[in-house]
Amino acid sequence: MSSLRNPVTSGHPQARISDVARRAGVSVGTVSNVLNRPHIVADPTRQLVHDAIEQLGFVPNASARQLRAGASRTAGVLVLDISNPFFMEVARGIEDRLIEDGLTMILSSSDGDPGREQMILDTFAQQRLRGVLLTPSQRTVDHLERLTDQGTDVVFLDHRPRAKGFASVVTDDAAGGRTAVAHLLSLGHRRIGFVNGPLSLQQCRARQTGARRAIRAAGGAAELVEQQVETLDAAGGEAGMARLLAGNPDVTAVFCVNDLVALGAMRHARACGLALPEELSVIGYDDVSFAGELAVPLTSVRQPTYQLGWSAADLLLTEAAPRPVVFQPELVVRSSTGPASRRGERSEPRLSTTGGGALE
Amino acid sequence: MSSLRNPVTSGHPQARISDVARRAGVSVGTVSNVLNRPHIVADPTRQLVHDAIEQLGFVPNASARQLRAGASRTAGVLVLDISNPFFMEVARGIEDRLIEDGLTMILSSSDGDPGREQMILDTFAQQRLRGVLLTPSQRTVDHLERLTDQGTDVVFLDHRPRAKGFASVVTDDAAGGRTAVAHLLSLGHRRIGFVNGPLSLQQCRARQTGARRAIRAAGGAAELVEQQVETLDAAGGEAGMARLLAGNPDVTAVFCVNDLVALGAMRHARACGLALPEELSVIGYDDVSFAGELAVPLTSVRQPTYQLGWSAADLLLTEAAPRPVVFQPELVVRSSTGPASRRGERSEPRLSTTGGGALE
DNA sequence: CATGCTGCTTGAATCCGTTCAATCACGCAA
DNA sequence: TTGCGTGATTGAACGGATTCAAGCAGCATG
Repeated sequence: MSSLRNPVTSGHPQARISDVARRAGVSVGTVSNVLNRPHIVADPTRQLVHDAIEQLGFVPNASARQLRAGASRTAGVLVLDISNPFFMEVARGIEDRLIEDGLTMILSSSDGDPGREQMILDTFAQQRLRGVLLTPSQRTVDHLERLTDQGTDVVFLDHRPRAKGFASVVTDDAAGGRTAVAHLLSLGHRRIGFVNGPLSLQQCRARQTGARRAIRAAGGAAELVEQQVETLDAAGGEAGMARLLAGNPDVTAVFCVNDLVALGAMRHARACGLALPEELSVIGYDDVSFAGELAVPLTSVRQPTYQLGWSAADLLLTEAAPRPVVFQPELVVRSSTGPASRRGERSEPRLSTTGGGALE
Repeated sequence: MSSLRNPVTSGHPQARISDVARRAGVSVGTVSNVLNRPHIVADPTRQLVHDAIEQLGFVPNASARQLRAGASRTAGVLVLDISNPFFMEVARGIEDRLIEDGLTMILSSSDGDPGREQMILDTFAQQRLRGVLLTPSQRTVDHLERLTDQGTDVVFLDHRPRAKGFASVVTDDAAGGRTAVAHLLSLGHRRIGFVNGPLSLQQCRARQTGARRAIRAAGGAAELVEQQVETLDAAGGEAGMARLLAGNPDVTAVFCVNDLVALGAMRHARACGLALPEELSVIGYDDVSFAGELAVPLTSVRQPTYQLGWSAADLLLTEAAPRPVVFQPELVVRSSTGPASRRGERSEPRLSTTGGGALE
């Protein structure tokens, strides 16, 4: 509990609103009015107060203000993974919209851990925030009670809650999953791998639904080989791809639940000496900024990422009735996907440098 | 100023600490003690209070708490660019360390705009935060007065302030710049481009210093061609590279001030039909996660990113006396750099698809 | 039996703004 | 002259916790 002491400490303690009032020769009520409803204060008085504020270096205390006023000027944002460019682009959209209304953003990452999520939501609840935007790592909304109880508005990001009446902004992930797999089918692939994340995440579940639907639509000819991973990042993708190929050397294409996973999957494929897309096609999801610049430019399903965040914040700030907003995804074809090849006929997978159990 | 109304609103207004006290049959002081110094409360009493809290769904009001106690449980973080993976990795380190002590993080991005920076720091000041970690977009520390005045501790991220007595965590950028250019020199390059960012950013200035030092150490043989860009992202890198090559078709290697800029630079080089690294070597800085996975795996100067953030937060939480912490960068050689070639002899640059003025 | 000590609990004062009913000043109409 | 309306200003109550001097009970000691 020690404290750095910084050098720029000027002597005076810290002006309160009453100091300003005294200096300006007005009442505290008037100072408060200057701060919050300047239009009802007479011009000369307002000037007086501004001068006093300037001279004393007065900075209003947000806690005191909020305690009385009830309403906070910040919104909380809880994402699954702070180091996923997708979420940061969303966060950027949120912040830009919030700042238009002079709000600030508290950003935290649950890392997909429900315990950590709970803890973060608890501190959010204590802050009596203006609103909370979140991508939950669980399927229930029960643990949001604490928030809604005290009037904090909730907007779901990239998640459509089962319970009616919550605001949410999502991309149609089922459509996205369908599109991705349909693209692979159209290239002639028949045995298709799907490296998916935890099904407790709605995104994963919806993309799975879409993927299966596409397979079903193709009739009995096609097959989806699903492989679960724990973490939605490159390490997860690498491990998932290793397990998938180990058990199913004959898949000719792989749909990865997001681009980071696809990145890891491609890393593994390269380590195995597989040529992309000649021997193996890979498609990702999100179309993160660098997807087009990779060793093998990644085919992906684009979400309107920034727009997603911006709309979520806008929903929070301007809408009276909670409603769901749905965006449509868009296929972006690059070179990581190509026509199905004969590789499926080879007898066994080549040497894998990353062991199949290397999930970390 | 309307408000979403979420459905999960249970009737009761919102329990205060006095409600808990009444329910538990103790005084408010005791409830407060259970919350803040549980060890001084007798076991049975503590249990009583916990039960009451549970039954009433009591959530302490952070504003009221902070108003009286003075100390906040959050730290503010201000970075230059929220969508740069480098800063997000830093933020992850910060948050992990903060959460160990039960603090939360307010994260904002100045986008390198001093005006926006000022505004964000103002709201930070109003919150009476426990501490602020920031990468400033200006060189002065004057505008931090408001913060330090009210006892908010400041730690600089990736920036070593001129003023003595501030805590800071940096990588030795001069050494990094020197290393980068020395690497290019060792490969035989003599005319070396340097796509740098605004010199108001200390990182840019320090890397410049190091780069120049390396050139000077090489004697008169080598030359550094500097090109400034406004924004430290891929778009900036693309534009900067275009301008650099337009004016200096004979450079055989380019040092980019960070990896995003390098990404843009390589994009432009590819658009020009230049082969990397045969015709042009490119080296970046930061070694972001995907640097090794790019079309041409990027040689870069690695910073201990996560560690940088973690240490900064640790400094804030545990150190009494402000001090600077300096990490050493590390060269990571990949395939985007190679021996100098004869390309410099060609008469003029090839067609550029992105115009030289495409800075946006 | 008086005294001191320890450990626990109490309750009023306090933190710093916002809010709103009450007051005031002033000009105009009756 | 009185009365009224309007616009500006005042000041006290209030929000929900923390803090701390004071009180209290119980036990050990002299």
